[in-house]
Amino acid sequence: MVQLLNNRSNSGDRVRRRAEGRRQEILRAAARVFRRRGFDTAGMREIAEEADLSPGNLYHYFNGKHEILYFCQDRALDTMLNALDRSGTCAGTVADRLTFVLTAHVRCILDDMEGAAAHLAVDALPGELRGHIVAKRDRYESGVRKLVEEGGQNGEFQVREPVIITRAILGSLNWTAQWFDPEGRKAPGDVAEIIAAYLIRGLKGDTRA
Amino acid sequence: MVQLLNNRSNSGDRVRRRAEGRRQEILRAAARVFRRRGFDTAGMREIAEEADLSPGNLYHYFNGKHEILYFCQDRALDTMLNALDRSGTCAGTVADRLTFVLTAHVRCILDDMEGAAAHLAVDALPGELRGHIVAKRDRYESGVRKLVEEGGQNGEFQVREPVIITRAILGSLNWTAQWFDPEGRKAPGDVAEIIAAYLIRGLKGDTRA
DNA sequence: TTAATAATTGAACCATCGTTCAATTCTACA
DNA sequence: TGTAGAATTGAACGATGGTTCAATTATTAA
Repeated sequence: MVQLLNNRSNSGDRVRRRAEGRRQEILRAAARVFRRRGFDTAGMREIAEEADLSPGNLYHYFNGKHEILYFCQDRALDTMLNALDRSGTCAGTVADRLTFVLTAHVRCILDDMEGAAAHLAVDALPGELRGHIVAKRDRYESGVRKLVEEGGQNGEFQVREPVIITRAILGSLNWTAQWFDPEGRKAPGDVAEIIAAYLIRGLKGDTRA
Repeated sequence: MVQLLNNRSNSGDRVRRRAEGRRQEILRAAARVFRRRGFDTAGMREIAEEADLSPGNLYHYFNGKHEILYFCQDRALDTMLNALDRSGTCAGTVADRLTFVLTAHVRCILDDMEGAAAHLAVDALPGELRGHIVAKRDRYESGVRKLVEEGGQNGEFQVREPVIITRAILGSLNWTAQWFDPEGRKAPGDVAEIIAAYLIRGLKGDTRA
């Protein structure tokens, strides 16, 4: 009896893992479509087709299109917040740590396998879902800004408007989704390094002045 | 008779000027709605309401939503190309000229009265309309890149990847539409100056290296 | 093997949106 | 003043897209 219950619990776990796997598949398919089309013109039928399901099946796993977007952005932000956290354990200068964060940001956005959606506007999300994403995004932005300010405090950077400069930096990174060509000559990692190096040089200032 | 014909010609001019004025009103209203909502979720009813017209009336002046977007972007790009052209007559360094162009770019995007739409993707435009806008956008981007390269050639800048760096710059500028708060403490001109200065510092490099 | 439940399908439903249209009003001209 | 044509209205139309649903299939457990 106990064994049977244990067996049921084990198969329950397997069923749950299969359902969770299906959710992740749908999220990856959705992120690819969101990146290709933008949220507003990405359709549920196209997402379903991309995930090899029927449109109605999406609603077995999610409460609707907004929730799919929510989880896509949540996942992308987790990836970025993770990189931000790991930068704290990096040896090296603040510039090194910021490089780590900025390159991870670009990789996340341009990732063809995962097809991040973090660069998409949160306006499309309703009420409470939006609140969660905005809070996470603000934590990430705040973390990046703190690195910028920390560099200012230890003399590596000269920045008088960290809020605006941090947004200028993030804007540059996010806009890569608009122009990056997966078939192009540069890999995402290369683009990430080039842009990060340039953006950080702008923080270091012109020592000749 | 000749006088009557002349009078008719004069009133014909007035009628045409009034029609053209109406078109400009509609374009400004549309640009505000496009900026607020994005092209895809901006509706013709909302544009009509913003312009104090009925929805059907829009079609008296334009062939459809796509054409309205086309003219909005065309106008914004004309403003930016104009700034680029005028920068050629500027006295001063390449950095001065680039500052002029970048600040004009940001002002254009954040302009509350004109509500530019140049940062919007061109994907929404069909065939030939898109071709025209892409060509103009490419001319503008090419012009900005030539300034970046010119600074590299005369020693003001150190840039090894001008294509990517130019896109990083334009991305930073375009993204300001996402976060700029018209009710905020900074005016568009201030934001433009701060961001342009930072982006150009990144071009100048780290002379300590 | 059977029954219960989950997963899946794909068409239908309803709301929305771009666009058209018949009717009305306005303007310009004779 | 009357007429022709432009401008305008706002509802209707057809297409689209998010979502629901009845029916079917698959899976799991007894």
